Amino acid sequence: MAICDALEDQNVDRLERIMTARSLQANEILVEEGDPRQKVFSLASGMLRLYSDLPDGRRQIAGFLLPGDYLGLADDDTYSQTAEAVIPSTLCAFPIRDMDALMEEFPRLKDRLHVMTRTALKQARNSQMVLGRLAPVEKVASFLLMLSARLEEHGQSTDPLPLVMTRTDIADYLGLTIETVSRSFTKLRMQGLIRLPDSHLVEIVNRRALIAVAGLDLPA
Amino acid sequence: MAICDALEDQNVDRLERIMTARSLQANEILVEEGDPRQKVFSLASGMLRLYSDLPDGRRQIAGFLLPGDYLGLADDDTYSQTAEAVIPSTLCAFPIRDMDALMEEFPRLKDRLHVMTRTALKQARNSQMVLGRLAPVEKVASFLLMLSARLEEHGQSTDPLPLVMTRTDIADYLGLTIETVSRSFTKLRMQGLIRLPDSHLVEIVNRRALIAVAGLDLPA
DNA sequence: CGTTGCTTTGAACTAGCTCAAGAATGGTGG
DNA sequence: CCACCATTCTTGAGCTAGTTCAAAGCAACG
Repeated sequence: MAICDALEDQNVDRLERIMTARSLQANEILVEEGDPRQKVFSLASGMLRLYSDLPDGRRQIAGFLLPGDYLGLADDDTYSQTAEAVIPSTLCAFPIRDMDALMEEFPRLKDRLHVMTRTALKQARNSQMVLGRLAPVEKVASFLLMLSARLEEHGQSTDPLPLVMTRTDIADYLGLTIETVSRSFTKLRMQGLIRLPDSHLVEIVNRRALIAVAGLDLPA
Repeated sequence: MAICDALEDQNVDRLERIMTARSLQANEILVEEGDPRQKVFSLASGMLRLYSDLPDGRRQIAGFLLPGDYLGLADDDTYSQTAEAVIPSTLCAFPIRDMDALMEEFPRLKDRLHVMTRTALKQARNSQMVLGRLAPVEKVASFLLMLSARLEEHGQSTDPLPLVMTRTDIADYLGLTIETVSRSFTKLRMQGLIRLPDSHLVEIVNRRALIAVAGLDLPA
């Protein structure tokens, strides 16, 4: 539990005491953009998509939350995006009142939060480059590398890379249509850079070449 | 001076004592992506562009810094983007060693920094939506509204909106080519939403319609 | 089995890009 | 002060990559 690192052992239970559990089915909405922010969440298992909608239905996914990630830390009075479960998920919920109090008491906890906000900012900046300047195949390649790197960080299996989200999610994350995403996968497969045992499992055959296609992004 | 708000009057001079001035010509580079982070900067006057390059020369501008904005706050050991002057600019530079020490001493200063990081994150998230899902005219419309809103916040003139950056900058910010940016301006002008006394001055004639074109973005 | 939902593939279209040429602006030096 | 050059911006014409529209696989589920 990432933020617990900042608390002495005897104080971890302080967190646990104010915490409540929550579980979500696939595609169940946790919070909606504009809802009053009353809780901060930590994802225990599963995956969440974070997105905004335009009035006409266009959708932009800002990112995917993996176990250990937090939600609602950088918002003010209302949530700035909608959070929805990609697959069945479980979370811990902390009332912000108690959370704020705890942060006043333990400055290191606040520091930890700041670090997480900075990480989110770095990811968003990288995403700006991907969305603004990469071609579709490059976007998909960099998406696969990014996901693989993040899953690894979070200690999850990664050899056959599990793509739990749908093509629509990937498209809405990369600013493409599902057809273009699908065709990009096919291109990468044809070039022998990846294999697709099934549409939700990716084997990275030639990582070096995949990095080259992605046009040099963070995942070292 | 935004961050000074967090310091008692008698301590502001502590900041001033560790601060050094710096001035830049147009297009002069302040720091480059990957440089060791030794200083934090505050823009006093002018404008900076913050960007990353791809090996093949493609460029993505993450944002523009206005007077009062800070640079290098959210980075770790190295700067994560290149910062370059759009027009002649002046800055205050604070060595991070001293800055860190000051932050330990004045927690409110740290809070203030966290708020600024969160603001940057919100802007980046909005930018993701713009880059990923808006059509060119929508992008340009939302850019004009965003700039107008920010200049107003910073107390700068905004009636004839000064576009000090080049079309290339706008293109690299919005993920377009300069030609498409130019054509989008022309479209907005033809529809009577804006006037262009000259290419670096925009008069917003019909703000309501411009907001509608932008497809509902933050600028209320 | 027959739905239903997701993915892939095909074919046609079109929005935005590339390439190319003018127009406008600003700075420089004669 | 004006002519000249360099740079930026605009406009045009054609092309191409990615979208749209449509249909066919495929898998899971009842």
